[in-house]
Amino acid sequence: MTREDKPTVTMQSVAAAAGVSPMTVSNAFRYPQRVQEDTRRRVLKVAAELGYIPNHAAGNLASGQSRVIGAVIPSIKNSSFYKYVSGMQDQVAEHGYELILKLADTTRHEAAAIQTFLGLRVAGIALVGDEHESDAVDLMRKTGVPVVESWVHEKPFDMAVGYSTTAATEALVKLLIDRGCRRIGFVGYEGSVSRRFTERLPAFRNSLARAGLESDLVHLVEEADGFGAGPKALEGLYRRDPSIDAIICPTDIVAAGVLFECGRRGWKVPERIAVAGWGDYEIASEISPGLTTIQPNAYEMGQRAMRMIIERVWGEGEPGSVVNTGFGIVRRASA
Amino acid sequence: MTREDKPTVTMQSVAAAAGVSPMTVSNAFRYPQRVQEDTRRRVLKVAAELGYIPNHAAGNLASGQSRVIGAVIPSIKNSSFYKYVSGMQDQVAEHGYELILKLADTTRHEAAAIQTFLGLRVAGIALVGDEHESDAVDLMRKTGVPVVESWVHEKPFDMAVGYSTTAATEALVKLLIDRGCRRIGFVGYEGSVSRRFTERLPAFRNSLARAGLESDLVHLVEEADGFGAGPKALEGLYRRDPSIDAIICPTDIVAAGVLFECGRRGWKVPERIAVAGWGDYEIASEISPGLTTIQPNAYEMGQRAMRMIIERVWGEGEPGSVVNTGFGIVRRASA
DNA sequence: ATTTGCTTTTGTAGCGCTACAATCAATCTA
DNA sequence: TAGATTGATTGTAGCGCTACAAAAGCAAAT
Repeated sequence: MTREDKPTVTMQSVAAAAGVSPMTVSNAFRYPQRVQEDTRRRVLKVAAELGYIPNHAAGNLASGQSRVIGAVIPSIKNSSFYKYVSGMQDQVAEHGYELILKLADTTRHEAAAIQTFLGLRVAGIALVGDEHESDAVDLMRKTGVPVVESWVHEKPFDMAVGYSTTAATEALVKLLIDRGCRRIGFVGYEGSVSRRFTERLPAFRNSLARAGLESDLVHLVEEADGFGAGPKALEGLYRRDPSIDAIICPTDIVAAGVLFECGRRGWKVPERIAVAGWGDYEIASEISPGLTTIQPNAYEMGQRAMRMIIERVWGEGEPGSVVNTGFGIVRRASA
Repeated sequence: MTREDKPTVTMQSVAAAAGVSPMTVSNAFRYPQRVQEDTRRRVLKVAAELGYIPNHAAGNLASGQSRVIGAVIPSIKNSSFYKYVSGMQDQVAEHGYELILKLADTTRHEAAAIQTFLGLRVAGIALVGDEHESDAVDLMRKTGVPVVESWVHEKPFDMAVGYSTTAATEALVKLLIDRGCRRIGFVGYEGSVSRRFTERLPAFRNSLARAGLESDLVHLVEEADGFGAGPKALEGLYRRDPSIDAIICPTDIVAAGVLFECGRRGWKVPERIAVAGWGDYEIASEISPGLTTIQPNAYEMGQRAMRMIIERVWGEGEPGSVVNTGFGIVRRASA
């Protein structure tokens, strides 16, 4: 992207200005301990004065290595990925790597994002979930780039970090049963292909079946509906069974929508109905009553994802490795 | 990032396999109309079979051009930047460009992100706000990379796209006065350096002064407090003057926190107090009562930002250009 | 048959950097 | 004092691609 007018400052020009060879400049930046203290300082000073910025593209090409890691995230629409991304950022910074992000809300877009990252020859790729276009997977396999799938904890095609949504769902059901609920409703996402969501419904049914309870109270909502899904879900489930006494929501946003709707209906929570969310978003602690929710250790997940990639680059990590970062249940007033 | 084991598929190997010269492969990808239909199809087919991915780094280096644009955004913690990023994504896709994101919550981090982008030799950079580290600005100036500052609409060091927070604040104050409010409180962010926020307080004071009203009801909160800032702000302002009858919040999140607190206190909104938010987040339409708020046309802002960069690359845009994307007021029940 | 104008294809050189081997200087050992 | 050892520095070649100019094909015009 050389602008026609501006003369580009290259490593050559820095070397000339500092009176050393280009290799010394290169070493001063990449392997500081290889060059003598005073030489290094002089080089860095000259470079700063000239406004020299190492050309990643050239370095990348020459070395076949990159210090940039790419992460694809499905959305920034709600806060669920904030901590995840923070964890990634902090971890890469610690090791002198860079993180770049691409948003992709469908597997098709994800595949395009992967292409971009591959074209950039990133050092590694972090994905969310384990549903991907097969040609994107082929490409990643073929190039051998380290890939970590996050928010899942099983059968990665390379590496994975996450927690068991099944276990979390079971824990939530148990909590509701223990507090006396018998007619528990479940809200899921319509047409979702992401295992982050699809695993929950079977886990819900199994848990109830094991407790000898019915599990017919299931309502699907549009993922895009956000808060608005809450009222719809509550209405749908109430129609099916007015004696419903608990509801498990796919996110805290939906759960907040349910709480809003309970307020409109004058239903007391958790007396009339217990409400459980998922994700431990900020709103969970601020809304009244506070939302009981699953806390997925997203920050740690982001950290581990990056660590796994960096370790692989250093020849330490292993393909096929899976890390379970677990989850917590945050118990508040709503359930 | 060549993995030691995997043989890399280069343009050379694609050319050999397709029985053409490397240049024809290059043209087939970059300037499809330059190569004959059937040749092109054969090349693309062979490339796909081999799993060839053009090496951006090499192309970048050779051409001095890049189709990647970098955007720095301050946070994904709340949804305010979702539409902005969506607008950017859609626009770059339309022109065959790529968007990569970096998160940076301080000007120091922003400067680092800019360095990364510059090192990647991106085609352009989009920033939020107009407060930057001076050395980062120097670097951008020196390299001549097209830069657009967004969410501001004045005095860009290169280009800017945004709306007037002053005008928006004035509109909000007028709305409140028109509905009969006389003791209007203002919530601002403590220590914020970003003009997105700092412009509002003077505008607030001016508007009130012009209407002959007092403007002593100002409370500052921590930006990181989120919903929690609402109760604190309401309490602080109420202490200063129990007759407060309206409150302007820095974001819909804070406003939602205020509404929650009003609920706890049994205050009717807008009868006891009118509440105005900012940003038209999803929660604004879902919470009860619905939140009256400023709608900043973020999607269009993102689109325009990218368009401005791409046009500059094509030699059409001009340094110094500023686009005002305006704002709207969404009137709901809360004010 | 030759020229002209057009489209399609192809060598060549070089973008800015780093791996690697070679060189040089300084210090240490026998 | 020669020889070995260590550390700092430097040439050289080449990473994979594209700009550019040159060449080759091909059809219509002379």
